[in-house]
Amino acid sequence: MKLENALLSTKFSSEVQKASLNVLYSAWWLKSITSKELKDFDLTHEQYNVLRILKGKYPNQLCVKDIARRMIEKSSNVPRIIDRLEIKKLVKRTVSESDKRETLITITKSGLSILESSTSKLNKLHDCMQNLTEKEALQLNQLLEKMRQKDID
Amino acid sequence: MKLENALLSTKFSSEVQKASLNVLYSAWWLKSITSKELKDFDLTHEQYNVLRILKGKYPNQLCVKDIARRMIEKSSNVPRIIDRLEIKKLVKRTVSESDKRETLITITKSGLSILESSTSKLNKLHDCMQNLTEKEALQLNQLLEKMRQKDID
DNA sequence: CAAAATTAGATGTATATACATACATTTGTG
DNA sequence: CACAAATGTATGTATATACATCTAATTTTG
Repeated sequence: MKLENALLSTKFSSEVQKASLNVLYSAWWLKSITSKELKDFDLTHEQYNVLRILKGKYPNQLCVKDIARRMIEKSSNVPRIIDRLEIKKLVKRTVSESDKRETLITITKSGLSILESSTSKLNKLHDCMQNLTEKEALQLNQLLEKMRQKDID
Repeated sequence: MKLENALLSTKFSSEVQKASLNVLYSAWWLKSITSKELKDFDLTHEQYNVLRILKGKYPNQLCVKDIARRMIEKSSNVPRIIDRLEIKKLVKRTVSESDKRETLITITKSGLSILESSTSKLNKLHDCMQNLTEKEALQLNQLLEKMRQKDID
């Protein structure tokens, strides 16, 4: 869908300004279609993201700060996302021996299993929505990174 | 900044999958830099968005549903955003005469004035961050819209 | 035209974001 | 080594998101 139709507006001051709105709308669109799938697994987008990060280092553990550094949305409040995952027994907290300030997070068997089935569902969705070729995706990645050029940590 | 550095990860299963994460991260990045500017005006990103929509139709009023249709994030809870704007006297609510279910929203003088100064500040920021040419922005818009091809209302 | 269905908006709840602060532990420095 | 500064995490608050439910008004329909 064209941005004009999505926002019921045709007044964009430039292609550059339109691109900003387009990125914001596209992110909302992506989140909303994936969240719908994740609902079947009683997972939010952010909880899924944390599980995915933990699996990336499995069987190693990660402390809260290292998870936070890998989050897509940097200001996510990781301790509270962990709270909810812990209640559902998808992760476990332990205090680090080497630095008692750190809380180490481990993904459980149950967490790995739910991550696997939800990822497979998301991949299927992804295949359906796969409208970009690898070459176009590469170009999109380059343009987004150019847009964020001044993003110096 | 490259996505690899932003997420501390190099494992992307494809350029297409990376593009999804890149769109999500770019949107977070855009929101966080603009929100920082808007803080000076005691406005959130969403409150700013509602004011911008109202100005687009000014001096005409818009009902809540018509604002919602123009929001970037469609599931925003417009009545409550209006609540906060109303407390700050930046908008006014009136019941529609033609359809008493509808609440008509008017942007106040004060709302227009704060919108003007905040927009000017955002535009200045935008000029600084303007790393894309119009041609590149056009290309980015086309790729995002191709990505959302199956977004049939 | 009266009852049913739909629509508009408000409101309740759980989760998340954004930011501030508190507390414990560790590190750095005199 | 003691004490100040920094770090890692948790927690409090205001706002927003996502979704469900409620009420009032309007539209549909039988």
